[in-house]
Amino acid sequence: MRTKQQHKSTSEPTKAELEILNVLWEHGSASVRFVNDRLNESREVNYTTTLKLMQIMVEKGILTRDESSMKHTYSVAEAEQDTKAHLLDKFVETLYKGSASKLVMQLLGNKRTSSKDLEEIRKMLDKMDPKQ
Amino acid sequence: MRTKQQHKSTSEPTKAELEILNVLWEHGSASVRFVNDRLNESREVNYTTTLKLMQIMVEKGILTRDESSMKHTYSVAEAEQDTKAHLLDKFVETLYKGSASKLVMQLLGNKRTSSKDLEEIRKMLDKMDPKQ
DNA sequence: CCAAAGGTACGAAACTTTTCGTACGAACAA
DNA sequence: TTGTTCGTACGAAAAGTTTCGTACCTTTGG
Repeated sequence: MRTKQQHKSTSEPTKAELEILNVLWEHGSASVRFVNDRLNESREVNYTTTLKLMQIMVEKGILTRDESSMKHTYSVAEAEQDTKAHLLDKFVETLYKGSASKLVMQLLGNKRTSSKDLEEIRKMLDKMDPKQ
Repeated sequence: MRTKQQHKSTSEPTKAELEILNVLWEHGSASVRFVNDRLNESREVNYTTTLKLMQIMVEKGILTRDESSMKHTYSVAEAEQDTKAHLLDKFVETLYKGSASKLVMQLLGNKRTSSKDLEEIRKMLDKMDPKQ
């Protein structure tokens, strides 16, 4: 018996996979047709390309598939927040040696971070635990 | 005459390129030997692999090279903070639809974010402008 | 029944990124 | 002088990712 590869938790989703995840995170379970249509709103992608990608993602354990009807329905296997937490963690590790405050510092200096965002961040902190 | 490709500002550094950038950011200008030795502290990489990569990075405009002595010296072309700002921006865009506060929210919920980090973040915010 | 529309499966091409072998020149010690 | 060490250059293999063509099945409308 051939030993199945582990894939899953170790490997990051690729760029194209992330695009698909974003559609599924936003919409929940969906067919290939639906995902493909969404992708085509921003760039041209062939239907079979999206299909193949989603099939690969099932193999990797990133997605699950309901095959009960002919039109398969795909869902994300891991909770959105878990995946994002993992990606964020790796990002902080790679770019800021694991220091979250360094990242936030960068964010605050970033011109594209709106003052509305800044205010929200402040509110969140105040809400969390005003003392400590 | 063949038109040269644009590379540079548009494209993100690849994973391997980022590893090299991290060494150069930390140490400043360095030889291939130095960078390769650093990389080999965490994983096995052949010298010529690192050399080739750094040569490609020069072609792309990510690094510059001082060839005055036989042992070439490489430096990062763009300021560290500019590159990181760019990468962060794209990360926020991809994962949080551009909302910096959403990212920070995630960060605060992340178990690996230490309370020391949290405190520093709060201090930074207070320092920035306590009113607004 | 038949054709058109729409679905899955999947191998392989195309592209990108990473790795390495090999060639060859400089420096230097014996 | 000669050979060993350390450097660059670079083509091409290997590995990873993305794209697509083609085959083939099912559903549906005429």
